[in-house]
Amino acid sequence: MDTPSLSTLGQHLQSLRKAQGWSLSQLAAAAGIAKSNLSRLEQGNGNPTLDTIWRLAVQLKVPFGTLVAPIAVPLGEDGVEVRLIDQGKESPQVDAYWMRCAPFTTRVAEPHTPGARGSLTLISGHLEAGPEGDTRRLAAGDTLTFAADRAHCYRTSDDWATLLVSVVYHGESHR
Amino acid sequence: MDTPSLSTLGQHLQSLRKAQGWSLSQLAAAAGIAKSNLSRLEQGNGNPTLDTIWRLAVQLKVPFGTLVAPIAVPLGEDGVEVRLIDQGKESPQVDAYWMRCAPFTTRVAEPHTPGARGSLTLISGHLEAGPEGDTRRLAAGDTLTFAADRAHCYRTSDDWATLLVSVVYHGESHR
DNA sequence: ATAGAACGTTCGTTAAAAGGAACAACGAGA
DNA sequence: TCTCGTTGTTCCTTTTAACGAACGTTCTAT
Repeated sequence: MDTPSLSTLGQHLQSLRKAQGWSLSQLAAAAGIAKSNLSRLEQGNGNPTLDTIWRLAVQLKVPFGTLVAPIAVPLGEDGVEVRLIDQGKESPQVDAYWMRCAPFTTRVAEPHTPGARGSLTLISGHLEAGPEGDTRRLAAGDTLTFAADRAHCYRTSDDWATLLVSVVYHGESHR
Repeated sequence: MDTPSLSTLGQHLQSLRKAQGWSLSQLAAAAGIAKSNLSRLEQGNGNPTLDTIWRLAVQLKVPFGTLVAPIAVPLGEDGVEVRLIDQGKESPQVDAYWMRCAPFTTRVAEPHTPGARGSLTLISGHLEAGPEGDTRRLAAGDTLTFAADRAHCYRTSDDWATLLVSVVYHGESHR
């Protein structure tokens, strides 16, 4: 496994810069780094320092993580990538996930503990989701709540899908 | 302006490592970096390379940005912290936010573009939220959808609140 | 045309990040 | 007690990222 696709960083860096109307020289000056440095980075060579990345992120006004790990992150084997965003500690417990599914993939999730409910918001793309046998087709912006204590699935057809999922575990303690 | 508090990175790095039961030597070996390197980083000195950060993030299983900008990020002046999780690029456009409010704070959000709708899931704590004059009290796990093209607010009383918010901009292009 | 200013690239030098070995400190077992 | 293994730190060395200047280009204005 290698670094987060150095070339990807370069491309992303460049597209962000151009999108904001900066020239390479300008951005380098504003960020306080040598333009030779920035040039090399955009070409996909090089392995920038935290300090360098940070300065660029500030000037480009991106949340930092966005700069280095563009949306196109490594997917899991099954074409689905899941990231835990946050976890509530109180009762009822709530887990929040960010999720991305490649086209033509199906992900079947095991039932959670009894009483658990899921809530889903589609950020982009199209998705068919819900308890098995009772799925719904969703478009960007749609939300869906469903019983998470039964097997449920996420299925894409010819489009990607990015979504937010939160699971609420009713009942005292489920772990 | 200086780098993202190198010392903060160090502390966070160390707490993450210990939380997962790694020893410094183990983690360094697993990540494929010299332990002298990791040691120096945890002490707050040094300015790690993207490659180094990446390898550590992978082993610690954190979304990378989390490593350098820890969860307990500085709250805004108003006691509210907001993080952009993701942005859809298609139509309708959808923005996804993670948000955390300190006790006894009120955040009033400007109306978004006409037709915009908001969707909210409370991850932990208690919160009163919604369009002004039509707010609802929410507990962990509750969800709420509301018209986002009117001024709306988020208010906590004696408890913290962590939530997921997504905004759907209906209409062709709103920017 | 022609001087000027900006663009982005390539080069050699320098500063510093990463590597590697030696180190003292601590705990577990024989 | 004494050894062995592991902890995390501190050196010194090697590698390399960042710098700064020079370069060829392109475009504009005189």
